[in-house]
Amino acid sequence: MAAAAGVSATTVSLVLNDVESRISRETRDRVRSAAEAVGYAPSSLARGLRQRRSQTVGLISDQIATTPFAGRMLAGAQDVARAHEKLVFLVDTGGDRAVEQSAIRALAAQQVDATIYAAMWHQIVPVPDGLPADAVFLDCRPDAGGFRSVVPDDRAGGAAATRELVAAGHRRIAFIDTDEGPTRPIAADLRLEGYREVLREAGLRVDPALHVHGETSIRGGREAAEHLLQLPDAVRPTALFCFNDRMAVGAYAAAHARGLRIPHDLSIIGYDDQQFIAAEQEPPLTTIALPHYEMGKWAMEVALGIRAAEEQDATHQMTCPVIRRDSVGPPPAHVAKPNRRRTSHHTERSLSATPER
Amino acid sequence: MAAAAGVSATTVSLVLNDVESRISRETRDRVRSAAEAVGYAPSSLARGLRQRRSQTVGLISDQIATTPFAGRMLAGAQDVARAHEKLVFLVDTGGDRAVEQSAIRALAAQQVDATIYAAMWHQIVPVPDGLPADAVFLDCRPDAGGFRSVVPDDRAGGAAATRELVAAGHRRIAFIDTDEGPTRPIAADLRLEGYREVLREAGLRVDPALHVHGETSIRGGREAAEHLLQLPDAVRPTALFCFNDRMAVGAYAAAHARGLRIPHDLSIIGYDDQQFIAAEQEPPLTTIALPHYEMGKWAMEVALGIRAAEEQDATHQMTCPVIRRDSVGPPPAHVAKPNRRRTSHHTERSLSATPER
DNA sequence: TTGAAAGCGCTAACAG
DNA sequence: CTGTTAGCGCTTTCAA
Repeated sequence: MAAAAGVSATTVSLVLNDVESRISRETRDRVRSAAEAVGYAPSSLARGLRQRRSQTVGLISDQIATTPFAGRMLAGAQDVARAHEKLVFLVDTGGDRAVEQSAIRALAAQQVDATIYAAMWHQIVPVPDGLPADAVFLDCRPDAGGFRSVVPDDRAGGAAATRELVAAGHRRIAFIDTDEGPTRPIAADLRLEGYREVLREAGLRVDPALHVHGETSIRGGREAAEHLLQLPDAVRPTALFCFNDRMAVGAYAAAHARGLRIPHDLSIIGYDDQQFIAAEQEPPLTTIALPHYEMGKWAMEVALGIRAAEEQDATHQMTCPVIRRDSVGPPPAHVAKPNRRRTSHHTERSLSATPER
Repeated sequence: MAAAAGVSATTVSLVLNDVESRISRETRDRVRSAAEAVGYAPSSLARGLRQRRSQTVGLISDQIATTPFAGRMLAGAQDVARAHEKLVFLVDTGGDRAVEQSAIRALAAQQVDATIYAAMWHQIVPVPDGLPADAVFLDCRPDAGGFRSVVPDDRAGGAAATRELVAAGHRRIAFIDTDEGPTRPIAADLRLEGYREVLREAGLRVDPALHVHGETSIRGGREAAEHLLQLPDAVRPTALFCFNDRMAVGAYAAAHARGLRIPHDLSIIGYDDQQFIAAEQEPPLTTIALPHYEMGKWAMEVALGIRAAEEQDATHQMTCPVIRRDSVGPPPAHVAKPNRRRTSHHTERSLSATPER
């Protein structure tokens, strides 16, 4: 290439990197057009070797690529990487620790300038051996200190969801939680906290009967909701806060099966704002969005040193916005009235069940 | 490092790369343990520079990371890359041609050993300028010849779906297609072809009244299905083949709204086997799976030269397997009977509509 | 069985 | 304003 333009390699380098304008205008043009002609592009490898930084960043994830949920984190990370002319290595470990280890090694050998360690859902993860000290944790928190990390603010999200319902006038608000168990997501506890907090704030009783569990699926949501909807009038909830959108979809089914209209007879709010699901329900589901794109962006910005994390050892909580659609409304008028015994003269539709499934 | 082990760099290289066993056993051990102790890992950059291949592959996609559908293609590609000690650069262009261009350049500068160009859904794409001639197209076909590519065999998939219904005894099988329009996916035409082919094969009439269109969403599927279900008895379909699972979910809603049970009164088959959706319906949806993981695997294998594409210029059609769940059954007994006029004494439930939405 | 020398393609420091 | 020199960390002859 240097030859093609009839100049030294140094000059080519200087021109192509816009190092000051110490090079004469005509030389610059000559180099530029020669490069164009030859289709020359400097080798990032050689440059990386020389400059000791590769302009690449490694992104290790447990399952992002495998699962349809958190892809937008990648998009967020990519977008800022691209804006800064960085290329990203993606390694999906499938949750396998051995794979993770070799990924860390391989990335180090590639001299990546930064490392992001991402999880598919909000969780606490053990810090893998050999992970660079400046790695950023995305959608997870390391079990050891000293790292930057970003996670959704699930407590505030749970609070926001509940507040949405309280603001609409509901006083009997149920929380359809995921199963207990060793795999219980940390997000569930956080959302539950937010839920309770707002209830108390609003002077409402935290009724254990309104906190039910189900498997994290459409069916789980339906079963839990069915249980709640057959409660006696006096305690039956008028609004359901579901752990996620899939469970909310199940709650829709339970409501429909009882002839309950949403939001007229029952309000429902979900969590996740799952693409192609939440917005497509009838009526479209009001829900809390997980800020995946924003978290991905934040992580990459911090990793590249474009944005400083507040503190070295703090986990950044990112707001989960309320997505208002049409599944939340005021409670049915009659429920505001004082207790009525379950004497069987209910609202016109509350028990007109319809066969389903 | 060479120093740490008290040998030359050459020896270190030889040992760590298992080049013959010309090195004495004890020297090897010494080098290995010194490397371990120092935490030494050879620089892939330097090695790449020297060997003129970087052990990396570039994967350019329009939207894989943004959308929840095709992530498993990444997983498939990753898995084979990892098995061959390759790292993959992922660039999600968001469909922006300019970004795509710079990605191609950046990848070339990184000396990637192979390039994969992936789309989020089966389509014909223009070949981007500067794309290496040995690039492999994943889930799309280039509009110019000379490239290897892999796509799902949507025609066969459409045929398989229809055959599933025919085999169950259905004779009036509708196809709920996506909207027409400039964005009409190529897959739609292919699946339609397969549908018609099997109908003819089975000696069934291809009734245009049973080919309806809707927007590609739950709502679109519901509306199209509603239309079909209110057709007069004589022509009303007993089975619905839906363009995708989301539309099938809409069809479920339409069926339930009319009090029809699936598959007892109506059989439904979808397409995509969308994760966390298809299997969670009630009853679980029988559908055709898109072989995303397999296609990703194939593309990477071909790109790395591990597997030879049949012909240089052929597009590989990958089978879409039938996922049998519970939404397909035999048609209701009465429909086999000769024509009955819409004299209004229908089956016990066929018109007992139930309020919905 | 091992080491010395050369060079992959670039850029940083220094001359000119 | 431009070229020379050196060297990033490795692998590959070639020699010892």
